[in-house]
Amino acid sequence: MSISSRFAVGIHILTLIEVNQDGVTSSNFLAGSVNTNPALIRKIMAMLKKADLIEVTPGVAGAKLAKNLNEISLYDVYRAVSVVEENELFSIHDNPNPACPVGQQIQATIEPIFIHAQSAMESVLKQVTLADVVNDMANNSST
Amino acid sequence: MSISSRFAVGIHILTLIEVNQDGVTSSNFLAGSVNTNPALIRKIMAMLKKADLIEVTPGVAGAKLAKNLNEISLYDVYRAVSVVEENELFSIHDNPNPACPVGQQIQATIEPIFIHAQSAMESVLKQVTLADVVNDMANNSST
DNA sequence: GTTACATGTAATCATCATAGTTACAGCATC
DNA sequence: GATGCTGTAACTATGATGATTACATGTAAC
Repeated sequence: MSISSRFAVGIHILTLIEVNQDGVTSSNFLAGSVNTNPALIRKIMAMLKKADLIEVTPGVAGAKLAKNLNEISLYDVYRAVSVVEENELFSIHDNPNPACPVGQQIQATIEPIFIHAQSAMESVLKQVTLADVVNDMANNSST
Repeated sequence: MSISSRFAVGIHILTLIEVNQDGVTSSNFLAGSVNTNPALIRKIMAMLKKADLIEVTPGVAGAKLAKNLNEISLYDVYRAVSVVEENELFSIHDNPNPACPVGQQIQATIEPIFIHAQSAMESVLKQVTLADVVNDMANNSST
């Protein structure tokens, strides 16, 4: 199992819109950098738009960020592209046997632990903004 | 996306083996509590056995824990049933365009962040043992 | 040793998410 | 109106999951 690359592609898209501020960031251009299909890019951009992370106008080439770089966390992107639903990173088997003490209790016992683990992961994503990503990228390329 | 319920079922199996110490915990019995197929249970048990978490003998009904309850963390179970591979909770798109500065740097920039987030989640699992789960369960059922 | 029953495992199947792709309607700009 | 972009629907291939059947192998009781 792996969390969909939509998330990574979403970050890629937003980062490129920022870096390419002086140019026109069309879905075609983005597809060239991500190395995939423009239609797939537009699908993900639709999600980013719905989450108010970017601004796009039908018929008009190019996308712009809807917020400042440091106001967009990776968690925002993660939520926007809905790679993982709330409290559902881990799945628990349905209908355990209620006649068994373990079967009866297992869901209620495990769920809070799973939610705790998921939250810990998401906290890290909340602490990183696109500004950090762009900075890291600049540092890496300068070395 | 969701992490396979194999993980939750694995915890269920181990917990029931403990709680049912006085009885015989066969794959048939487990299947009844989990509410699924004995063959599926045996597949997961094979993984738990391979990870040295349980002891089972071919032809002999019943499984026993191979370690003490407090020596088995949920992370051990998680690893045993291989629901998520090391450093691969998040997937990153392949072959971004190296001619694009963002395409060239995106993987190296994002990967450490993803690994960090995954580690945070796994740390929580490392901190919880089956002893905790059994205790929680006892507390819940007493209230 | 044969019967009964358990584990181990291969093979098959339905279902679902992902990623890729084509096609086309709707809209803006020239 | 011609061009080119966005927005989507539709379809496909692929792979993981969970369920299930079937059977080989092994143990123990009789």
